[in-house]
Amino acid sequence: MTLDERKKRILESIIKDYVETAEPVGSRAVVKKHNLRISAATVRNEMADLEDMGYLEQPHTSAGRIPSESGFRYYVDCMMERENLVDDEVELLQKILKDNLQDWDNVIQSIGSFLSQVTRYTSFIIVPTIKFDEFKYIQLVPVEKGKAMVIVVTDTGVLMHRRIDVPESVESKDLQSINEVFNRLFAGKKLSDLRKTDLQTVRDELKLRKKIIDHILEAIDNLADNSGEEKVVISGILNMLNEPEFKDLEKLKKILAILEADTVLKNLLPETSGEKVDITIGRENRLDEAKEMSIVLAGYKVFGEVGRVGVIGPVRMEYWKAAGTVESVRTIIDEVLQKYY
Amino acid sequence: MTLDERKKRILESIIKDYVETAEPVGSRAVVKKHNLRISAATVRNEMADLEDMGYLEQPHTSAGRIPSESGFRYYVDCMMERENLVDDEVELLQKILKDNLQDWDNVIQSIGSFLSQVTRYTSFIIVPTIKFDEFKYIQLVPVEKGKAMVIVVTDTGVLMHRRIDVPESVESKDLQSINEVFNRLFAGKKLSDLRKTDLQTVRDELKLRKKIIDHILEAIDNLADNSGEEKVVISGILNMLNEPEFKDLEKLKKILAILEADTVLKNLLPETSGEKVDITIGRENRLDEAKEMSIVLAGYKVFGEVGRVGVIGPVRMEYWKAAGTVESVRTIIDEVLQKYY
DNA sequence: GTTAGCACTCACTTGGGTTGAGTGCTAATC
DNA sequence: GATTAGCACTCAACCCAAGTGAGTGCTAAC
Repeated sequence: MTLDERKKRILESIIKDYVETAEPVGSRAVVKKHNLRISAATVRNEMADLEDMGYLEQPHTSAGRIPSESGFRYYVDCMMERENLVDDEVELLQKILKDNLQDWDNVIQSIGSFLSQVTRYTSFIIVPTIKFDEFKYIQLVPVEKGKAMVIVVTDTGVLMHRRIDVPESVESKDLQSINEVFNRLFAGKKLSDLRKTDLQTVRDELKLRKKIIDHILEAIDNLADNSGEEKVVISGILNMLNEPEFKDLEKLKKILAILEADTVLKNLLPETSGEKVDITIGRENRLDEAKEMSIVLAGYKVFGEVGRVGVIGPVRMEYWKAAGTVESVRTIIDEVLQKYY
Repeated sequence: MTLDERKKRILESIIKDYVETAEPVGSRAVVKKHNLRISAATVRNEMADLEDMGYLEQPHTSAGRIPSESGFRYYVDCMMERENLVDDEVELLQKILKDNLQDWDNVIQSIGSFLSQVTRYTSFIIVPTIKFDEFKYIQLVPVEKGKAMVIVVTDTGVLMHRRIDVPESVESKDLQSINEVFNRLFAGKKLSDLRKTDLQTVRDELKLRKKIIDHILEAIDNLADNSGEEKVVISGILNMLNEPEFKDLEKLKKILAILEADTVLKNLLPETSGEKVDITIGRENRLDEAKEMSIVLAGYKVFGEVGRVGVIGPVRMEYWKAAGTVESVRTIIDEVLQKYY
């Protein structure tokens, strides 16, 4: 269904006004504010048409119109132009990233907080599980009497560690020799290979160290299993409170409940192919609790896995700004990760 | 100022009722509910006395009384008995901790979420900066062409790492020899010693590797500087919304603003000696924004540093439950850390 | 096809009247 | 002297009715 230019112009004006004010938009107001060169009565006729088509709706007869979810959908699909980050903002983000590059957690935090500040919505970032598949390097380090640390560097460049108990009699030298054997046997091998390997070999080679070996293998197993849930980082929850649609406490509670439960949020998000910015409006969302929210989402790549980044806000969202910003942020993350990892 | 038994009894009844209902408590209601064997009129007289002493106040003349902040303070200091965790809860927490022990971040998250669930308030945990003072072990690991990882294990048993660039020509063997030199020279040394050391020695020993050495030293410096801000973990924000005193959006905004800004929260918290549970009521708080909140706080020890754990909620708080729970949780954290680290 | 005019709708605001929980005071009682 | 019953008084909260105004739909004129 395509609209003529005038209808589009009117629809857009109403959307912009409504997004700004959160109030139903009347015919007179829209004509004045946007310098449409037609009378309010004409606009009223057009509005009636748009309402028939399902793009507008009326809260009650004597109020103005508000865009329906289909209205927003049409706008987003057929009319919207994304407002990407301006150069200053891009520079700022790049600077933030560089300053925090040393600490992955900080990078994520910073991006999230940047995103929520720029869009004024709540941002979320999902960091994918980095699969632990292949060893690069294994190292045993003594920590204190009776304790040692197993450090594993994976092919994906991730560092993981576990503490293990060792007999008190074990010395740094012993650990060193275990290191050598392990690295000789396993460096570059797949985890699944380790599981298949006849561990007797290792044990034979390092007689008397059976207990330690078992501890190490246990630790590695544990690392592999536990190699991390997807992590969810939320930022700018406060922004929700500024949206008049959420001044109702009950609604707010539902939303915060979603945001507090990582798993719920993850379920809510649509799969993303990674490249495209994906916009989900109101009732398009999977979960009923989120039927008054919209989500703007994009994917980024990290160590071959896909992470997700986006914002969540009211249906009455500045989609143009949100989509542009998420798109820009996504690109910059990809770039920075490419460059430094 | 000490109160006679009857006044104490009345004060306590009013506090319990008010905490439960969030409504001003009338003389008749309190007599009925708590089976006081005196008449409402007598209670009224006593209430007038308590009001004169500053322990009660009246929102307006024709309403019941509510405990003043001094009233809560008196109760907390002179009358309150802490409700510690029951055995089931202790067991549950211990189980949670053991299950997550492998991953420090998870431990913190779990404790926070446990604390907020049990108390029904918002919990916070501050993880102190683990000072990086002395090397235990340094290790260079090749990651991919042109990249290596510097891994440092500190005396406090913390693992830190940084990626560095290395010339592509460098081989695993070269890194190994650097490792040896570094460990020989620095293992067990203080960081400050490293800074004082004439690094020429290192460079001489490893000719041609100057650039790498510089990179490593830079990374170590960076680790030391950056060895981590205190981390703040908040849980159960949602609980705030259930408190009637925060149904006013403006108040809620202020509170969430505090909770969202780590630094503000850290400023707000009083120093804690570590052992005692510290209770701050309403206007006793440093920050004006928190003058309607109370904080129950205790310290725990981790690697010789003091971390802080507690809950934050309305002045109308179940101090007995909150203080008992925080106390129990603090103890369990200490125990578990002692045992496993 | 567009526009001016007009009657109509209906959420929102305002203000007065009522209600009821709770108080303070006084006088009687223990 | 402490306690209690009785009673007049206070005041937030609730309810309701009238008034207000932004906005609409329809019709007739341009």
